[in-house]
Amino acid sequence: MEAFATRGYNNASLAEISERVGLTQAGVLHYFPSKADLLTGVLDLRDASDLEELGEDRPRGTAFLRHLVDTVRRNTAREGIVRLYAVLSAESVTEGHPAQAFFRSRYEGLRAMLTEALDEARDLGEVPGGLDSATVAASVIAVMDGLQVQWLLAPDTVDMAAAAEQAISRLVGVDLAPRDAV
Amino acid sequence: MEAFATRGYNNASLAEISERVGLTQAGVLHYFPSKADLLTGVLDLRDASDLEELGEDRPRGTAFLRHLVDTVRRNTAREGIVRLYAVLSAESVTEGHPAQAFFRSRYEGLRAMLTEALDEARDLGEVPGGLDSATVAASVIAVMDGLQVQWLLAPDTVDMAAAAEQAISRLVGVDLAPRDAV
DNA sequence: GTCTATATTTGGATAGAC
DNA sequence: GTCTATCCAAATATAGAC
Repeated sequence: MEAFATRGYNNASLAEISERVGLTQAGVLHYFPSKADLLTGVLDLRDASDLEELGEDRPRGTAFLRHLVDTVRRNTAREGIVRLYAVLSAESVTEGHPAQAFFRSRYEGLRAMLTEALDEARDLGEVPGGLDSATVAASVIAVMDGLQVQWLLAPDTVDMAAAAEQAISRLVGVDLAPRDAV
Repeated sequence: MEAFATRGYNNASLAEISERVGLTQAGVLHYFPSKADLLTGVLDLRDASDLEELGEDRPRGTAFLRHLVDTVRRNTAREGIVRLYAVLSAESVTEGHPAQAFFRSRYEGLRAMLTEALDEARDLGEVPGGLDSATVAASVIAVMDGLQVQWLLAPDTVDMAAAAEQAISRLVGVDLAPRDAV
């Protein structure tokens, strides 16, 4: 994970990875027949957004959006995993990249989940109606991704968590700021 | 440009590039002493967003935002350049990447330009006040970037232009849809 | 200005011993 | 399950002729 996050897929080497895990190159390739297999193995390991692991009993409606915002805030302290997904998702659009299928279906899944949550929120009357859930879903995911890159390049200038909270709030039309307990 | 866009920096090879331009490898390295120099040369050539080239007589206030939206729409027909910047901007956050300085300053410049335009729009009364221009600026750039990746992976599913127009409109609090001439 | 030739390093992967 | 040894291909870069 660290190697792919720090150097990207192409520039990370089995030599470095092997050394880090205390094996020889052949030792690593005993478990993962190829470098591409190793990458997909790493990607399948877990999901940066903490979303896939929620399963079917995920929060509904705006509660789900709030969970999103919380995840962004938490990610501020997990630069490594942010870097991993930021680098690899973009790298995956290159020709023949081994993570292409992974990210294609990941985005598809994220959009579907978010679209559903937005529909729930509308049905619950939590957010104003009249907007296309699927389009908003894509935009919400997009801001989070885009802010990650800017934050990685300038962590002291870009307040990723604050910007994400504000942006998502405005995109869906509801204030998602965590209310203080009185 | 095409090589870096299609394969990313690390995976693009001087061999392929040389062949494409009809030179030998040594021939290419005669003009650009190293691969890294070639990359920065390509990046300096022009800017995907068409923004830097606007100079000081750029449109003011919401007119500038409209220009942004138009650019996104135009980019729908320029997959190559979209891919170039999407791939390289993310790749640039990896350790020692030769385009890191370029993208750091590019984002800084874009945020500054957009922040200024948002302040103008507020002073002109074109958009509601009370929002932090710098934060909104970062988010606007972020949606555009994020939508590009999703669009590249699923061009038939993601309507980049429509989503960007809607998202930016909501982020700044004004309808940016191009009005039809009557 | 462009080439050939080559140095040098590094990459991923395989065979087979232990 | 892990290693040594090795293969082979490909990479960037340099030297120097033309």
